[in-house]
Amino acid sequence: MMENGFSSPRNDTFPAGLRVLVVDDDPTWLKILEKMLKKCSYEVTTCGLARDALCLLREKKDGYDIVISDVNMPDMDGFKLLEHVGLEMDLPVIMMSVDGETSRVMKGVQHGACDYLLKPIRMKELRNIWQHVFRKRIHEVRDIESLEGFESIQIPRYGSDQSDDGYLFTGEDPSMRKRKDCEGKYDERDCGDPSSSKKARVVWSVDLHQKFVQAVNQIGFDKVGPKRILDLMNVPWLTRENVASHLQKYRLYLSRLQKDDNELTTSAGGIKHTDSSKDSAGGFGLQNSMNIHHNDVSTGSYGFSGSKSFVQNLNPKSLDCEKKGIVSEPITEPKRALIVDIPNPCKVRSSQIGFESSFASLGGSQVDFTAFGSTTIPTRYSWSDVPEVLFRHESKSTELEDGFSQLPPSRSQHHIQADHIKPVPSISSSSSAADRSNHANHATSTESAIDPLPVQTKNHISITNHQAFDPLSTTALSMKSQGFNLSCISDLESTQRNISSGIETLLPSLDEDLKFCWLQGDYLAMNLGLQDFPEYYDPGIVSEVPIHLYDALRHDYDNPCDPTEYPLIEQGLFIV
DNA sequence: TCGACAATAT
DNA sequence: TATATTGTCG
Repeated sequence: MMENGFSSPRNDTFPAGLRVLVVDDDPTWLKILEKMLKKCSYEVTTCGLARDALCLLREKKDGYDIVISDVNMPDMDGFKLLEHVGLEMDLPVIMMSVDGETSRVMKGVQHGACDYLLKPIRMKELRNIWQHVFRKRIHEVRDIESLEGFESIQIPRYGSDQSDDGYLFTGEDPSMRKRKDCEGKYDERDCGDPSSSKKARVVWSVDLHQKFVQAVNQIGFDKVGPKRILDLMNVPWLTRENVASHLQKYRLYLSRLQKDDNELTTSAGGIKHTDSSKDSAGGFGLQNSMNIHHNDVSTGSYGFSGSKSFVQNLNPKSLDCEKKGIVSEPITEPKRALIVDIPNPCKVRSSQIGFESSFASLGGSQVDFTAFGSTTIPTRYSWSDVPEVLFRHESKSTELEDGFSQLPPSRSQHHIQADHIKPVPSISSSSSAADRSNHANHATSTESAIDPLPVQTKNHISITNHQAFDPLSTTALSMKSQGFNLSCISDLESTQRNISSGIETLLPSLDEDLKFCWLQGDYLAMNLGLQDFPEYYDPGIVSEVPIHLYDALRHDYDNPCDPTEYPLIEQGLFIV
């Protein structure tokens, strides 16, 4: 699907022509980097503002192969940008800064950076940045395969993997789901701590959430119900209650998004500021799961499954709408999940966005993602900007299906009433154009979020190169975003698949289409030298942990070792 | 103490 | 099933 010229690393010219977007508020550095990168035969686009960079990326989803961003920028924290990129574009991002403090580097990793370069940056380092793109492709391939494999194979393994997901299907025993019965027993996974009378909390990792979202989209927002979602998710150990709870949170989250949007628009003339501070606001606190692949080519490397795909579906009910008076209309309409790809955010607004289509390809099969035994380490993602993100995804994913796009391009108007605070009535919903118009900026539509950016962007950004945007790619992206994180795949599986061995072979075939996951993080570890913190990253350890149950792990977070709050799983915590 | 989240109750 | 409440946790 990719149209990039670059789509395949295997191109003869491969790294030549690599499309690099450099983001740094320091014009001097921009110049320097541009020159250096050009010397590497890369196509360089420079941007002085993170926001502008986002706009560029959004405008041309497949216009870049990799992003190099400074950490400290006035308009937006580099990490935030990183997060956005990870979520929306699934592009490898290299962070750079003069500060090599471990905690910062870790933060970069946490946020999905594939590498962290210290200034001054040397040619040598830039020359090899293509590797991140290449790796990513490899992973994608792998993921795909695994996916396919799963489907066809139906993964037989579970137990050992402990994986929760490992269960074959949905068919799950009802018993499993019911936690009540299990109080004591929980799943095998829980067993780890039978002692605690408490149930292990389900941690909604990004992966898990993606499944959730996928299910929601498939069902249609209007029709969703915990049970149906549960069935579609096929996560055996998950209970209906878990889903219901998550659904509740999700709805609240969506309503919050609206709010955020409002704020965003307001605050920055449409551009949202993403400050870490805000994160809390609308963030859907998904936990990012870093998956460690034992089999990974790079041993010990972990990937962030950053897929954070959100669906934007809309909001079911605008929870807040009423409250806020801001939005005029409540969303009455049912929301369906549509996948919207909006090339031009500004123009289109779909009321509801869904990933269905993207899923369709995947979803139909209902791959057992669950099977992925790999453990995930939860990281909290701040989604402060989520709305935008969400939108973006949508945009990527599809073309508007829209019947929904009702939104008049008015986004510019947004008026956000001063109430940034107030949530927009319904996120997606959309039913009324009016709302949209109001919210347009916001979350309401994914797109909306996007739109604002473009405008500003232009100001600051100097685009050196533009690549044509490929519509097709979007699809691919959407899929990725969807979150099929194959990354999660357990080692075993991977092993089984022997993907790695076949990777090379596969590469040629890889297309953008294939991209599903975000493994950006995988490489980081290597580069970052996480090995220094073996306890955290030891794949073996991690793998053991049941992916979704982190509660137990939480205690460990405190671990002194990690300054950044890096979530870590300690050995032993989960003994499956 | 507060907010967020998942669990649990209604 | 939806929503409200509760219990944890940071």
